Amino acid sequence: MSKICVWIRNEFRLNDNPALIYALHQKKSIDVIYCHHNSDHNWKLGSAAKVWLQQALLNFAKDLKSQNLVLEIKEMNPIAFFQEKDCYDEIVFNKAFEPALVDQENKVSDILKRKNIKSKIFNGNYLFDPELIKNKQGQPFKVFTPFYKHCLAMFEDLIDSQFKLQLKEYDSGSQVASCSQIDALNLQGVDKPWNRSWQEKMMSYWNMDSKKLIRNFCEHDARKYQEQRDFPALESGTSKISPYLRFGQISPFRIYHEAKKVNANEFIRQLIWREFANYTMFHFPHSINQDLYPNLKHIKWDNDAEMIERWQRGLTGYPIVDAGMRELWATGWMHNRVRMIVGSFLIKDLLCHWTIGAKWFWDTLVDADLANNTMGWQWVAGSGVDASPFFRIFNPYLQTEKFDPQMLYIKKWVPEYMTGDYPLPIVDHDFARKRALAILKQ
DNA sequence: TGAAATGTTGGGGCG
DNA sequence: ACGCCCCAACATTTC
Repeated sequence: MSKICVWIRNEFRLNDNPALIYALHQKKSIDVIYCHHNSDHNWKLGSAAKVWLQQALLNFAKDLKSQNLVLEIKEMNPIAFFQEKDCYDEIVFNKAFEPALVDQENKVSDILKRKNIKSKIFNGNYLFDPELIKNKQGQPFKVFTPFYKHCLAMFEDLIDSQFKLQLKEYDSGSQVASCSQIDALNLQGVDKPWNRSWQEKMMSYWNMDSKKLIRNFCEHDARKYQEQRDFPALESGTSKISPYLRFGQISPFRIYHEAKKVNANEFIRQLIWREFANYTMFHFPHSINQDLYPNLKHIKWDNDAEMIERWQRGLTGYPIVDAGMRELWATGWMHNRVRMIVGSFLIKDLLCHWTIGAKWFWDTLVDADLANNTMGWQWVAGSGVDASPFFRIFNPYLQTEKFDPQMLYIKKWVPEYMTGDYPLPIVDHDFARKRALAILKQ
């Protein structure tokens, strides 16, 4: 009897999952496999993302059950799994672009070729395949705007070909799982609820029904996105869709589709930033660990452990910075505007290399995504493609005046700022700014 | 998807 | 009416 294997990596969904949909059309017996394995030593799944992953796995298993399928979770390297396993006549999966996963995918493909097992690879995680986009000189784009325009021009083709095939509707009532349900999942590679109260509290900020979330956002808030997205105090100023996208619980095709219906162009533009981040990671894989460009290599970084800890704990004495860091710790998420502010502060005021911030975000964000995280930090540092120049230094007070004028966001996360029991700034911004510029000049 | 420093302009007060 | 100064408002340059 012929058997097909759907190898799940970062797409925990039934809807718009090309590999899975293809398998469902084959009228074969289907195995759905997820290999839980740290493929990149530098970037092992972070603590908050682990919590999210468990939720995603549970809900996905539930969804699969509705199609009479079982999610098999393997605690092993997929390369070893496919090396051993001999019962499939076809293996299908969706492309991933993290360097370690590209490597993994190549090795698996080699094994399958040697064994003469048919395999099919789909583009399911990104709107555009980064291998297919080049500028007129045949080089990868290094500036966002031309890349963005190029993508917009390609949407027509995309709608014609891929979309019709992909936009399938299944109903799911995904919910936040309790710790005991997570325990029952018994994922060995994942540390057990090391801190249940942190985990429960963090997940209390979230609802796992991503479909409802994106529908609601596109119907009510997406049109106001351009005007509201920079104000962290506004609850529906942004979609908060990032962790669902990271784990593929919602597809970029679905988001594009919903956003297009209401002409939410700025929202689509941000979705293209995600494409650009992935594209950049694919073409410049070293950038996940080092400066993409060497323009800052002579800067002598401070990387002071005590300062870093104050930053991590939200005790810098700068309310907008501390609010962001505390929102991150509590919810596993931080507003984008505030990510830029805390990033600028860590790099330019505290003189810490961006990788220090990237590691902390990696461990604490539920949406921790290697491409987006890398691009964000290199952008703030000024060492990446189309990055903000190093001398562009955010002034935390001016940023507050502009984007949290009533200090509602600060009141929410740093209530003691209002009552006076609040630490003094760990560094004087004016001094720090001049110091950073002097170092750059050197 | 900055901010500060520096330059320019033009109106009003005033001798 | 005129020149001079001040300075706000805006523009440009610089880091």
